Amino acid sequence: MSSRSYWLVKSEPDAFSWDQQVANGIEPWTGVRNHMAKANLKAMKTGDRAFFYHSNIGKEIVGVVEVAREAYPDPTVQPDDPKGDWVCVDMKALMPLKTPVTLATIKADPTLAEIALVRMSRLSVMPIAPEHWKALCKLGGIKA
DNA sequence: GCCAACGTTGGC
DNA sequence: GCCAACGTTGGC
Repeated sequence: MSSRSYWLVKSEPDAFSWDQQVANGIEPWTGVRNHMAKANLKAMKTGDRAFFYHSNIGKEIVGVVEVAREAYPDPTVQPDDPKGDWVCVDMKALMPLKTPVTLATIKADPTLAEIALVRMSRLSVMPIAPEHWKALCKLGGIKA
């Protein structure tokens, strides 16, 4: 049995892509400036897994990352950023999806249409229920 | 390029 | 403290 939690994180591939994540191996996940997303980052534990989603370009889940370091102060905070104790985590590239799972595919599946990715389209860090994780892994052609 | 959703800001 | 205006995100 596993007590690990599951997440989904979004990135615009123009800014930071899956290929870069793979090339870098472990990479800080910075730049989150939304309180709900921050709360999700803080809830992550080492060994938790997250889908890596490309927003805007692709609009698909392309890979799986693992939390390599739990929340710590985000070094990229700027003086004009919104006020708050912003944090980041370190993510480690784990594996690509054999078949990327597109937003259209997720929306077309009645059991997946309820996930936060669809319901709260602007949230950049969100939890994924274990059963949804399993279903998405299956769609992606990888083992959960 | 447009629009919807949502967070933030500022006037009152 | 309310609410309209505005900016940003992200899908289409």
